[in-house]
Amino acid sequence: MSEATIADVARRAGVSAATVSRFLTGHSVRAADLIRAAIEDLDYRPSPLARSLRSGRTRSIAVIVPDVTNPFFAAVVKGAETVARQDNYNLFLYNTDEDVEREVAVLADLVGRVDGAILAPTVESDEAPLRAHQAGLPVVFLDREIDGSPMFDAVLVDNAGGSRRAAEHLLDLGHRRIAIVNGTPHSTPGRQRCESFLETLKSRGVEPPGPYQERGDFREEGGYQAVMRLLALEYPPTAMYVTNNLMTAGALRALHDIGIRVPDQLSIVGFDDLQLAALLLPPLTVVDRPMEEQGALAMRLLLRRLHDNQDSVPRRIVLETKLLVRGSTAPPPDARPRPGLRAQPTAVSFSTTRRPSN
Amino acid sequence: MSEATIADVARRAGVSAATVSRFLTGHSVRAADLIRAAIEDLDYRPSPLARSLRSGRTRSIAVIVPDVTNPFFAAVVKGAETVARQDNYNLFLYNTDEDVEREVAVLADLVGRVDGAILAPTVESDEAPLRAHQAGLPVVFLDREIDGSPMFDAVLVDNAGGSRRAAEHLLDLGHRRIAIVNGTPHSTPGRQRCESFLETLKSRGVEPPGPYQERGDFREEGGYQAVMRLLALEYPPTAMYVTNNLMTAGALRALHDIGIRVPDQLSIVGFDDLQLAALLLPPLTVVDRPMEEQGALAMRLLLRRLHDNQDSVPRRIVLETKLLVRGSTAPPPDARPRPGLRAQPTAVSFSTTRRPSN
DNA sequence: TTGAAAGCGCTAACAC
DNA sequence: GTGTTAGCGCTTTCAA
Repeated sequence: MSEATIADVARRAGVSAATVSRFLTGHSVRAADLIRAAIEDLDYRPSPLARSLRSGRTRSIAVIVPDVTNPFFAAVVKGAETVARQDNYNLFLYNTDEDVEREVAVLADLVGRVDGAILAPTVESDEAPLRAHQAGLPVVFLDREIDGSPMFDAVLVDNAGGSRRAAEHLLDLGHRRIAIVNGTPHSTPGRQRCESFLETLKSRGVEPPGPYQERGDFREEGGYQAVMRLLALEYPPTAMYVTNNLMTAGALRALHDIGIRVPDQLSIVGFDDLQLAALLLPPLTVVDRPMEEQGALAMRLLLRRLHDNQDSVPRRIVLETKLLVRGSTAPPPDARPRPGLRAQPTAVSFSTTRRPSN
Repeated sequence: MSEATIADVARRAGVSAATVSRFLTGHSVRAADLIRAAIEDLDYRPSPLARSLRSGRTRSIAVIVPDVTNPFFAAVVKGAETVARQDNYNLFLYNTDEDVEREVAVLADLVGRVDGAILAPTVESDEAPLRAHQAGLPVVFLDREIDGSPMFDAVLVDNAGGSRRAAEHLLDLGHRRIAIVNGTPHSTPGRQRCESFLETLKSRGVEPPGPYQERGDFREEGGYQAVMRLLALEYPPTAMYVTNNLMTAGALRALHDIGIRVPDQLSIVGFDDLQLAALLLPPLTVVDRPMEEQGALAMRLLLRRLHDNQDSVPRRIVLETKLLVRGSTAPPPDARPRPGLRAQPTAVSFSTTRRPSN
């Protein structure tokens, strides 16, 4: 069952390989019918490898994300795949596990293997995308950027707006002791979500002390630990903003383990919706955004760049976010926001396990 | 910035291209140091395309799943990717959306593009994998099989055991009016989970009537609709088994919308854990299994087959499942299991929207 | 329009 | 161990 080659088809159709090749690439050919028949008979399929070697184009795209297991990135990948398939592109998937080394290695290995890449870079100081770009590999940034990257296409979200609305929501409810559980500040979303949230608080006269500003790692365990630390403070916050979905899951687990009642004792706002977020009791208030669409747009941008030979001006698309107010946010339990009066205990254990948080 | 070729390296090192090639493939060569230096200087990277064309091996594997957005498949993909990367393999990802046409197209297109494929086939009657196999493409089945596929490697789970334990759990709690919300019966898990569950019930003298046996589609909406129909019955079940995670999410949404209290009014067991399942109120009782491991094992099987030239005997791995009893299951509300007495109303609305279920 | 010929970058025989 | 030669299967000049 060895594969038929273009030469076999040519022979059978009584033409040259070149003619078959022209037929395949859409040029008009006299012996079209014979060739079609020969292809059919031989079940001929052009070798994508040979084609790519010759043409220099692979018709494949790499999508590089920290973790497909994160529902956000899963959605992104799905959106990207759907668009790619419409244009007959194939999709390579790489997980970096938020590991810069890994990302550098992947990117370096990609040149010559794909026509372009969609990348959610691990840190903003990353230089690998620049090298890839210089090596002629078009890169579209997804959700995150790197420093000084005006020459790259990017599909981002309005982290600032979403975080501002989250902050305003909590302030409007009357919270003053508001904490933020942030991911790594070296990434675009980590930085933007934090900055905007804190600024909004500040503009309303609320400045969370250091221990209220947790730096996690965008992972579930980070969210869990951060919440544990926050609730061990002498004056724990009455509200918190958790800046990504995985950490939110961890935070909820921590609250559940300690036995904190949401929102009676503590209000919580997450970033990115989760599968069952609306079914939790209380349903979770989150900053939401179009996830599959973000992946789809990134792929569209990339394909556009591949097809428009002229190196068109880089495009940055910023998607809107939306605050979904559900049940996990409510006014604070205590009308006396100033620590000075003893905060009423909100759980059995946490005030005894006081721990400083750097 | 055009890429250096093997000829450039050879020239610079003062040897022939063949020698450089030998060096690259690990053979011992006299001029190793010079070649290494030349490669370094020129930042030479062998073209994977040319290499593949010549050698016939691509060092890439296709993973074909219905939907990466399903947490189970996301985990599978992650497991597979992790193993692939250890062996320097690249991973193509394809979503089929449970569409057989799409699956056939993908599989046909794969020959010559990858060294092997991991596939979760859409239906058991699928013939495409056989054709791929005949065309020389090694295929490993994941989670699902096709009819008469003894020549394929496969990594499955003990659907029967898990479903049996789910059934026994509900029976032991005293339930008699037990429903099953199943996915498509044309897939291995759909069939096995259903058969085993029903058999177990039967062996204990419980035979759910037709309307208690819902056939969904393994999607969230299917679960939602199925539950809506079940609860519109004159004698709704007191317990239900939902055979996959997406449908379980839909089922929970339906219960939430109608206002059914779990487990007081209705017990529910799902298949596959979900991100927040343990945090729901009540936390969800599910049949769990190792998800990433399933993907990792599939990749290992495939790589083993690629490297063992001898066509080793096909391997079927069946992973164990585990019933995680959490809070969504409890004894039935009513000690009178026999319909005959009017079932007590369990929600405001559902008894008025009675709808026959085929 | 078409065929002949060259070559994409690499590896695998084959002699030495 | 090494160089020479011959392709892997295709596309793209170049003449006709």
